[in-house]
Amino acid sequence: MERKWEAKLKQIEERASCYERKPLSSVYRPRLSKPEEPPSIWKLFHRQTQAFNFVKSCKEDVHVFALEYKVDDGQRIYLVTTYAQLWFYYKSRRNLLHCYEVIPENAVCKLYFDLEYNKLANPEADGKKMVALLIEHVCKALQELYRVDCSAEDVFNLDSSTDEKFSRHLIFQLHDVAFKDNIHVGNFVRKILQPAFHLIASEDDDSTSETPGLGFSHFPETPIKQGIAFSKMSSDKDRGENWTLDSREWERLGSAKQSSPDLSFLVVKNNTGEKHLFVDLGVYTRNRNFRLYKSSKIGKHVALEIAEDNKFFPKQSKNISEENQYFLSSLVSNVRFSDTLRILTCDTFQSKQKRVEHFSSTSTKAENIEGFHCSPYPEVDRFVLSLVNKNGIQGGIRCWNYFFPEELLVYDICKYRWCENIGRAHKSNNIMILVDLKNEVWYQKCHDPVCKAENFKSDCFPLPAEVCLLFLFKEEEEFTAAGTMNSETQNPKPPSGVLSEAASDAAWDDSIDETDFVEATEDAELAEAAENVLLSYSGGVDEIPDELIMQVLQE
DNA sequence: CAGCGCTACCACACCCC
DNA sequence: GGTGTGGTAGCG
Repeated sequence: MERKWEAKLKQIEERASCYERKPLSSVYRPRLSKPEEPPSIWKLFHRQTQAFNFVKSCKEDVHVFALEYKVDDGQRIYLVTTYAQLWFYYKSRRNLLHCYEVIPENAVCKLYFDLEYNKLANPEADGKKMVALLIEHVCKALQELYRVDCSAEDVFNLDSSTDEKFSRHLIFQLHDVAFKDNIHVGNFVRKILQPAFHLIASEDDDSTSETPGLGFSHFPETPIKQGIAFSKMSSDKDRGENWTLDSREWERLGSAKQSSPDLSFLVVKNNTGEKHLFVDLGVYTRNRNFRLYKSSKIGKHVALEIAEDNKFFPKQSKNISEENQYFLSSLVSNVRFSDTLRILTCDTFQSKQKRVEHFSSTSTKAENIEGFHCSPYPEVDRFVLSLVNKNGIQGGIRCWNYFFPEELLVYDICKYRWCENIGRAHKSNNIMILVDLKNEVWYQKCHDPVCKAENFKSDCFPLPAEVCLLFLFKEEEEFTAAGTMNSETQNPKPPSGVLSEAASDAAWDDSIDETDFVEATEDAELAEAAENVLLSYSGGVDEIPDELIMQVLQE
């Protein structure tokens, strides 16, 4: 819920800034389509959300990539294009040197791993052996939990090691099987590595002592409380079956006698000697950037290349080069669709709970609404801010609450603590400003326990005319709509008459996701960034043509 | 003018004894 | 003093 709210705020912010930059398109630029040429889609954005908005508006199968362009602070710009077009300009490796796939949240994806350890801190470690053992363990887990058959030959093994660091990416090429999204992949990975967490937590330094006979299975329940079962669900939209791990079957499997696997090979030491896992668990977050095959980190010169011990070989194809096949295989969110595709899920206890809460959410909060920084009443906000901006102290609105029955706006104030009760500012407690729209007055209360105990409330002061006037508008509208509108308690939307700004309007518009707001920014700096990224070298057969950069400039 | 998502950590408010 | 919460540095 909070997440949705944040995303919306962000979208609004984006939209506002773009409207400011380009109020209206003043020039009509007709364009002839050339049917004989494949559609060229190549757009750069400063913001990830804008890139994804553009993807949504696109008919074609386009994807978001992140391009690093500043050495120091890892700043990125976002490219939207097709896999084919990216490969066309990418393959020469003369440009687009530091490219990342953005694994979209909520997108079906492959099972993948980021593996690493410091060679100096682990002189005895045998990386290849560790990779082989991990793959073995994962395949066993896929078989036991989902009845998925696979082997090392289905694992694309990419190497990015240096003298100091052993570094690999593994991308599983399962047949007609994918995960619901990368959050589920993370849940699965944490689950199957559970026995290894015990090894890290244990203080005794003997890394091979796995306590046998404790009776826990390969993939224990805690702390990721989650069951496993193969309840075959009805087909998930248009893409085949949905296989879900569920609790009863987990118990069944758990009760089957299984010896605890020895995962001590996964334990490595970091620079400071602390125990860590060989598997990086930080790569299963929303919209994770995952470095592309043959790309290097900016400032480094080591690209991801096929590992010596890779055993995955893509099928030969007449139309697609072998390198292109490898490239396509390396893309985590490039899942081949088929009508027999199975979508694997792996829930955590928490995410399940949340879903239950969401579906069974009662309407206890339906009467009141709340938010941060600015309420749907910008005029009132401005007035409140003027009240808490005195004697050189600039207060702010920390959050607000609106109570429908009383038509009362309660503002929690920050940075300004003047309390009428004690005649000075509180030292550690904040104050509130309450705006009573019904009686057109405002007063002050505070969070201080002493003031609260005596139920302190300052004198009431009349609201200024501009706030009241707006309130009158609201009344008028309510009056005219009185016959049909009686849904205030069901729909906690403030009267629209006072929502004078477009931003406020949008804040209540649930359909904002559907609007196509897809302008690439018109910005010299972006173009410069693009040139830096794209034209790292000059000359060459597959150099990015000028038109592609111009496209960024014009649109 | 311009990255994103997340975790660990800290400071502070609040609550209770 | 324990617990919850908001802000943030820093990591991947």
